[in-house]
Amino acid sequence: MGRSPCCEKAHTNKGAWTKEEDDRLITYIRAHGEGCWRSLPKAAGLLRCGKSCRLRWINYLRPDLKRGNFTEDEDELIIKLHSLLGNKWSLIAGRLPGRTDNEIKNYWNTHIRRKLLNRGIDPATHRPVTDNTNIPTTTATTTVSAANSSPETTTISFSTPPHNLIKSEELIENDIKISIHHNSLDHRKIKIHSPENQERCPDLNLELQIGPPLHHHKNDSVSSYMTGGSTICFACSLGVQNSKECSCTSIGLNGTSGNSTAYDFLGLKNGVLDYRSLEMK
DNA sequence: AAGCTCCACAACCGCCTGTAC
DNA sequence: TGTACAGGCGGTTGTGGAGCT
Repeated sequence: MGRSPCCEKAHTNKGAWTKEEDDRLITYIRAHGEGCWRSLPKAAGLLRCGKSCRLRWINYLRPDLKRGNFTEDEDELIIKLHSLLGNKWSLIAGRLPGRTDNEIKNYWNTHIRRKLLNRGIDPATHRPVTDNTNIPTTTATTTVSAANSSPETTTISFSTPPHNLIKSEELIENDIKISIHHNSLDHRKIKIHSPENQERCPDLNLELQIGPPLHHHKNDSVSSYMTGGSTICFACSLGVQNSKECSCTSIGLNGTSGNSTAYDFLGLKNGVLDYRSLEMK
């Protein structure tokens, strides 16, 4: 189809912004607010592309931006979010007030990648660089109700080759279908479907990469799934129930446990991943 | 001091999506 | 229903500064 350029490139400045351009942009947005970036440059007296103005404002001039170095907590949060979301920088930025997607993306590429490599962790997969066998690939597709924040459609997949599939179970309760496919003791796939929710929020389907933590504490209950009053801890979801990692018995119906902090930054402690808050910016 | 390399980050580019008409 | 446009996103590039030889 082809698209017309967003502006007359021949008559626009490129490259670094000058102080005067910054001042003009700030003054205009303070007076008129954000929006209509295409017409903004002309109205503000700037020889810039509208997209360039938007980026300059969002990434550098916005008053609520937190300048300065990333803290250690922010580092760890970015790593955890990236392990879940991948290169969804805007979503990651949504969880870090005052930080922009561009800033986090740059920081990831320049600092955190190296940091993870130094730890022996592949920044792309969040798994040990040297150990690429015997670790189940974990993917999760989760749809969460926008009405009450309860997980009504959740798919957690711990993948193995299809030929290893040896057993399947299916439970239907209150129109919620729960499919459990056992590949082996170490691999299982759990699907929780809710047709009602599919209709309500068909677009809330984020493909997430959830990797098992390298070191989980004894009482960590990551992603406890409410299935008719019972919960499945992260260890059990990996097929290592009855192990010392299992926390099923130590958590209550609300998925809480005495020392359950892993993944709490996403609300996963309660088995609820609130994507609405991830989307908010 | 000059030249070179590496690094950090701002900015750009192309593509995708949502929406108005 | 198709088209054009605006906004947004992620990947990539350009550039200035720091460090090293």
